[in-house]
Amino acid sequence: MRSYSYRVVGEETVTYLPETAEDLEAFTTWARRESGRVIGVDTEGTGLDTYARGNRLRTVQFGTAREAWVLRVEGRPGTWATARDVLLRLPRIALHNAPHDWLVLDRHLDLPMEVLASKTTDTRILAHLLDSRGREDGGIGHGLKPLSQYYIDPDAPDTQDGLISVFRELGHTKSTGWAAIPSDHPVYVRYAGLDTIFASRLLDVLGPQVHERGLMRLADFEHQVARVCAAMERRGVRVNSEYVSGMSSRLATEAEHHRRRASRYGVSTIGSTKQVAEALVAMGENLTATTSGGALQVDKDVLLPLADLDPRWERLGVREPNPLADAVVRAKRAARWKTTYADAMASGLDERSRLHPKINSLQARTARMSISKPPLQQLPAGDGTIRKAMVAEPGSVIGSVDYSAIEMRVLAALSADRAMVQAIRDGADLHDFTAEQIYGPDFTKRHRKVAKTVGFGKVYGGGAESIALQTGAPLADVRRAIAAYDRTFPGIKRYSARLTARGRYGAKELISPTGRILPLDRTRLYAATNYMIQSVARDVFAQGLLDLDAAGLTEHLRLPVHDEVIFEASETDVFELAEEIQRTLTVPEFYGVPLDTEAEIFGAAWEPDTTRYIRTGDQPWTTPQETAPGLPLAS
DNA sequence: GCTGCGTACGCA
DNA sequence: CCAATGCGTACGCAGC
Repeated sequence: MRSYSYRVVGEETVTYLPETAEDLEAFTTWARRESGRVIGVDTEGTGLDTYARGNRLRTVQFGTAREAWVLRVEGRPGTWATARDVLLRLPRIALHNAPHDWLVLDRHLDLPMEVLASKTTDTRILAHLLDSRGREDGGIGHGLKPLSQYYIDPDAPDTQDGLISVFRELGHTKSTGWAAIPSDHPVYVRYAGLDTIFASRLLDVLGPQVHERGLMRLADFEHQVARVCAAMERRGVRVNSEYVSGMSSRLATEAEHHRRRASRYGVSTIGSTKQVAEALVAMGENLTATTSGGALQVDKDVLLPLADLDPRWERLGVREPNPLADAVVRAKRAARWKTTYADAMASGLDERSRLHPKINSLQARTARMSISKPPLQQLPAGDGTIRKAMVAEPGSVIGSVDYSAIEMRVLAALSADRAMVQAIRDGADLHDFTAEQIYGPDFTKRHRKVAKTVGFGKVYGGGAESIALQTGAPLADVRRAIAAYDRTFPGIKRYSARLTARGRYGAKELISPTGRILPLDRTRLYAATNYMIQSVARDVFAQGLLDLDAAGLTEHLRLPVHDEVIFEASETDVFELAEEIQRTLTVPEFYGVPLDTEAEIFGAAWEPDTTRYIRTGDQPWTTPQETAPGLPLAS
């Protein structure tokens, strides 16, 4: 049997590559002998896109701190069965970024993800609980490589990078190499084994730290949340691919049309901010806003007013539109919608036209979730153009349930501000209430907008200037509004002051009511309130997902979108199901504040514009007047 | 061919 | 005194 050695912190490790039946027997004997330990597990395939047509599993690896085994399962039924058998038998496994491998093994090794999840410790979860910051924010990062270098061996190799240079030597590229490299290539085998050795060692280091810091319960919670999100990822979302391809070509035409318009003013590349800025200046426009890098800013905020358009792209009627600004914003939007959304939706579909986006259940420093490939949490919501590409199965409909103003409510709850808690308990519209407190009973729509933005400013840690910029209100007015807000809700101000004070007195982190560690940045202490609020709101939502799972509703869930869940149900029981999801997510008393939910039922597609039924709290279902009638939906 | 940075833009 | 938060993706451009 071939074996490969590698030194990790000066210690010899060995990776074995079983080839014969006897070798496989030696592997199963080893697995049996070591089954008292948690075994590191990893997989390698032809690419990361598990559900793309043609994706294949190549190897399954097992390892402890000193030994690893690389099983070449592709095209070898005996080895495939052995890997499967051992995974079924092992009582405990450690994976780094478990959901990826759960789904690979679910799809390609006929192992239900749930079976693996019940015995998994995900070292990425442990690492995130100990330091939620990415590398850009001064943290360690959450990849296997940076964690291994930090916690285990500063000289830990970047196995991915190392393999990619081998790909090049073999005449392949980063993307083609994974499928093409011989699975017995010494570098491939060595690195494949090494990943499990590091996962195993990471568990040895992180496990005790998680225990010491009292994070065990939170770790268990996160593993369950990860399982529910992985189940959603496995199910996928159905895409109307004919609609998507039609939309893609329409957007291409539109982008091209406006590109051509822009070129008449000397802008050959609409994405070049320099070209756009220079051309606008040459046309006599006065550009003042600058970017953090010092360049002239030519983003949407700058271009729309020049094109005499408001933020909703409607004519302002205050100036002659600058044709270049108009052409550039339109070309850029069409191009973005095409590439980031339409084309991204079309690629990676499985054989049933389902999209399986990566749902990262524990991502942001506040623990918020993210979705990538494609970014389905960020689909344009304005009109339904993009979102309606996501459709239900025939006979079913799409709906959503979201928490009403959850961040404001969590802020009220944690700060225990009496006025705000009471206003919420009374069922008041918080922004109306605030506007009335600041401006009196005759407040206008503009007043409400300022009040709303001041409220968001509290949640985000923003100041008077940014609120003035957002609302267009004069700075002095905004300052007065903030002062009135602080008089109305003194508890909010006190709460924020208390959190930032901890940082000023040297605290490096906050601990949230769920026990989560929230690292602080010394130079951005104003963000402390936001971290707390955003994180607790996320944990409420995540608990809601677990409650939905416990109620047996996971099969209906499609996507988590921060404070809302997108679901699917048959036309016949969608109302009943929506109400059950609502009941399950609603928290009647959260530190004295009700966390209410709102349900919406769309149609055959995820298309907010055609919302047909809305239910707020436990009120009856209503039909918005702007709803287009006539969709085949029984009530 | 790939990486890193700056910029921009979509959402909650 | 004061500070807008959190993500993922694409493009242009410089540099390897």
